[in-house]
Amino acid sequence: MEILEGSCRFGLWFVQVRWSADTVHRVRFAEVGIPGAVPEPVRKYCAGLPVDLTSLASIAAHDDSTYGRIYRAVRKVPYGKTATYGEIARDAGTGPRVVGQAMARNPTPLIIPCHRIVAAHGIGGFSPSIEIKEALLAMERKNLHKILLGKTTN
DNA sequence: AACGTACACTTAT
DNA sequence: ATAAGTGTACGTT
Repeated sequence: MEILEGSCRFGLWFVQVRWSADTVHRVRFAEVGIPGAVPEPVRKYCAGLPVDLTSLASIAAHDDSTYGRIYRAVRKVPYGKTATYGEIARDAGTGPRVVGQAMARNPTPLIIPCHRIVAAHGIGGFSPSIEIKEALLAMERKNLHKILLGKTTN
């Protein structure tokens, strides 16, 4: 299967994506873009639409390694919600610090929504910049509110 | 193959 | 606020 690549914007950042068909191999936040398109759901998500990215597969979420289990647990956290490192650790049968390491090495952020994993008493980390995590969480939170308001006020 | 160190944490003082 | 506990991974012997 042919490997494709491209980028789109998320705020000040570019989101570079390498993928083939419906499997994403790499996602990274960068200060520069690369030519080419990104998968439709990623484009919409970055544009601020409340898109569920579980329709895309991540290359990293399939094997039955510790990281594989962690990544699958992380993918269960829905749009607009968060879980703690400890919760993910319990789900995956490992320890919280391992979850931190797995998040730091996550090859496909967004597809594996590591930004939704926060510390028990704080936001936790994010590379290359914590601002991205804050922005992603703020965006999802805002969209959830919109959806809820739409349901209850009309 | 063992060892030391580093962690995007957590829980108990 | 601080320290002790924690599980895993990774580089270096």
